[in-house]
Amino acid sequence: MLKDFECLEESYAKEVLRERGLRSTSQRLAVIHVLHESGRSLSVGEIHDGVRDILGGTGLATIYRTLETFESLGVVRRLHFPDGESGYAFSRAGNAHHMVCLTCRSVSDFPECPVKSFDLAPMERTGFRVKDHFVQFFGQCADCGEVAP
Amino acid sequence: MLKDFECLEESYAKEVLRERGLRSTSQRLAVIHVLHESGRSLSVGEIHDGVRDILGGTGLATIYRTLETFESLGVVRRLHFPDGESGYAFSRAGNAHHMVCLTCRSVSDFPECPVKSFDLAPMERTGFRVKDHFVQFFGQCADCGEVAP
DNA sequence: GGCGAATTGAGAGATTTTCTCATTTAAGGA
DNA sequence: TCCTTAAATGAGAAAATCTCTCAATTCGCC
Repeated sequence: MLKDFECLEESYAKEVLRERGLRSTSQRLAVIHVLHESGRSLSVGEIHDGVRDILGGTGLATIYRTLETFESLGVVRRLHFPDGESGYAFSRAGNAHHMVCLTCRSVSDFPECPVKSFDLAPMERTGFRVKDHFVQFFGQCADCGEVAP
Repeated sequence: MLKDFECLEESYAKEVLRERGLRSTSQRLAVIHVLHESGRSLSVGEIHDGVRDILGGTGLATIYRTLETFESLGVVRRLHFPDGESGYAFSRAGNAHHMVCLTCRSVSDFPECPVKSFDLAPMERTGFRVKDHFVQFFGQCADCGEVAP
C-alpha cells in the first residue's frame, strides 16, 4: 500500500473509482501517482517502470487494464504525438483537451474547452452530427520556449 | 492529360511526389487508389489487402513505408478513434482536419479549419507557444444519421 | 536502351498488446 | 476484527503490430 502522502490526484481517482463501484487498488493508485509526479505524458513502459519502482513486481497487463479503466472514467487520457508515438496523461474529467510540449512532453490542461467557440454550423450543414471531438495542441511550454525560442 | 484509370487523388499524389524528388511507384499509387476508393479511413491491414488485390504480392513493409512517406507529405493522415483503433485517410494538404463517422468510419474533410476562430490568447498567456494542432470530430455522417438518428 | 539510385519483397526479428487462469486482495457485513 | 466473495492481479504464453535487412527490382534520367 502507498504511504499516506496522497496527492490530490490520487484522492480524486479514489473517489471516481468508488462512485463506479470499482476498487482502489495499490496498483491503480500507483499509476495515478506516477503520472502526476512526472508532470508529463508517459508511455506504457514508463508507467510500468514507475509503478514497479513503487510496488515491486507489477504485471504489465495490469498497467494496460488500469489505463483502459481510467481512460473510460476520464481520469487518464491517451495522447497521440505527431511522430506516431502515444502516451498517457492524468486528466480531470471536463479537461478533455491538452497542450503538449513537443520538447519535454509535458502536458497542460486547457484553460477551457475551445470547441464552444468553434462554429459547428458549416459541418452540420453537410448532415454530419457532431457527438465528440478530440483536440490537442502541440508546441513548446514556457520553460522549453525560453531555452530554444 | 490524365490517363482515365487515374483518379484526381492519384495525379495529385504523383505531383507531390515529383515535387519532392520521390518516385511514383505502382505500390504508392495503389495505396492512394485504395484509400480514395473506399471513401473511409482504413487500417494498415485493410490497405495491405486492397493493394494486394490490385498488384498481387506486395510486402507489408512497403505499406508501412508508403504511409509514412505520404503522411510526411500531408497526402495521407493518420486518425485515432476513441476506441483506440487508428486508421489512415487520404487528405489534401491544407485539409488537416476531419469529421469521422463512428458508424461507417467514413471521413469528410472540414469545410475549413475551425481553429482560425479559436482564441489562442488564454493558452499563450500561460507561456505556451502553439505550433501545431490535431483536431478531429466524431459523430455520424448524413447517411448513418438517417438510419439510426 | 542502359545506368545509378530509389524502392521493394520476403521473412526474420523486435515490440506492443491481449489473453488465460490460478492466486491475491479490497470492501462490506457479521 | 474477522469472513466472505467477487474484483483485481501476476506471470507468461500467445497474438498482433511494427521494424529491419539486404538482395532483387524498378523508376527516372541520360
